[in-house]
Amino acid sequence: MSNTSHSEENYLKAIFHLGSEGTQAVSTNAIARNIKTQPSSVTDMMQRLSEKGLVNYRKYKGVSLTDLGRDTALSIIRKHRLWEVFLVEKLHFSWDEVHDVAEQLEHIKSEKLVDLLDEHLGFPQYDPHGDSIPDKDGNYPSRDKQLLSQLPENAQGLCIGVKDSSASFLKYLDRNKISLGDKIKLLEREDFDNSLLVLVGERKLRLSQQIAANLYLKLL
Amino acid sequence: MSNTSHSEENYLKAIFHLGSEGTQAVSTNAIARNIKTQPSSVTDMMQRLSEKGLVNYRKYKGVSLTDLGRDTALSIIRKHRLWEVFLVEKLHFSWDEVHDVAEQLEHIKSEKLVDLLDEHLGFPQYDPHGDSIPDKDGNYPSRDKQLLSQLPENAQGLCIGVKDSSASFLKYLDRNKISLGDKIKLLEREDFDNSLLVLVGERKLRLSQQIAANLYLKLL
DNA sequence: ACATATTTTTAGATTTGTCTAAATTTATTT
DNA sequence: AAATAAATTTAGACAAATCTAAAAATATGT
Repeated sequence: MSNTSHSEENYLKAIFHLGSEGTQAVSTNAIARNIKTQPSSVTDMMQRLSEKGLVNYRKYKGVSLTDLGRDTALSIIRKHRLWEVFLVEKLHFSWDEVHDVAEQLEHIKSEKLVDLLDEHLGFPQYDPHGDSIPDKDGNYPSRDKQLLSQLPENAQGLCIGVKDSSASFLKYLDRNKISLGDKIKLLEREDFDNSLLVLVGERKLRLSQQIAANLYLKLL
Repeated sequence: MSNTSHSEENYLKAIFHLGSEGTQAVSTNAIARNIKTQPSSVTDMMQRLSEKGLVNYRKYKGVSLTDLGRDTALSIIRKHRLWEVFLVEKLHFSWDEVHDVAEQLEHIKSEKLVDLLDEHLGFPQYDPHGDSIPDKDGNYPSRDKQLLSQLPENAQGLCIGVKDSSASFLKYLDRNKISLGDKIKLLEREDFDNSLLVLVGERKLRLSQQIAANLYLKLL
């Protein structure tokens, strides 16, 4: 197990993220867009990953992960998210700075390292963006969460995650003092632009549709 | 700065280690032996590193590091040793297990990561094998140390480092309960095989020449 | 100092991962 | 259902990093 290259692992991760919505096969172009490469490179790689038994690939029909491919992808994601926790909790990175470094750290190969890191961090369940962390066996809790943009008026919940974890979005949240764990109540929706008037803790704020479509809440 | 590949960094590190004795140029074969590759691969790489201004290379005459190459090598070594401290102090790896993982971690590129890690660890001066850790600017303390094998009879010192940090040697030391910080006194040298009778703390032990030639002491 | 041995370099091939441009397949439109 | 558009694959090239085998340069021994 686990003689996958840096590059192969990135493809597996992309397929996992793109495919986790439906059980549909993932298209070549979607992968190319996701990892910023050319479609022809994706085709090449899919043929190699198929040889290795990591994906199911049918020409022109897209790919899906095999069980082995899924396990491999989950182990990369586990590592990525554990490192993110480490960077924030132990080294005091801010949540918008961790992604690029974690992208490198996730490829370090040492089972012992990952398991001891997990223990060192107290077996965290969620990373700094609210995404759940798979355990050694690839199991991870799925919470029921809803996008703020999809809530009915007067509903309220706790902010438990972000959909977009780009630095620019996270910095916006910092500037507006919105953090994981905050209580958010939807006061009213503006029909014209779908912007929302919300209560974050005690503060009234107006949030655009784009912002609201990237905040996950757990309903109260 | 610092668009060096994983592989280039390994060559720079090897040249640094091989060259730090004298100021002599390092031979192609020595590098090949050190990083377990073919001499022809070394030649190729030397030409590439020379292009990049990282080494001074003259055909058939060996190589030495330029200032830039030296800085780069020192930054890799700094990272390697800081990660080793992290693995031992925070994750409780034993000192014979850290090398392979640190070989991977040393290539992670993030200045912020290294500096925060350094701070998190309390700006350690030495790694778990007693080697000194360069600071941000590449400065590192050089202590005067001597190999146990070179001591005169009845001299004593504190064990402050190992020359060979292979797992097999370190495990031998563990089995014989010899650790950094122990006080060691040389009682007598056996002429026939150069083995030594020593006092480690309160315990009398006989050590072979090979062992004694890999233990560094600070004289008392 | 000449012959031999050793070291180093060159030449040519291979693998991985990428690209561009052209060809092919699938999807969409009218 | 034919024509057009979009997506996908193939073909061929390239760079990095490695290898083997042969050639060239340097070192060594008597």
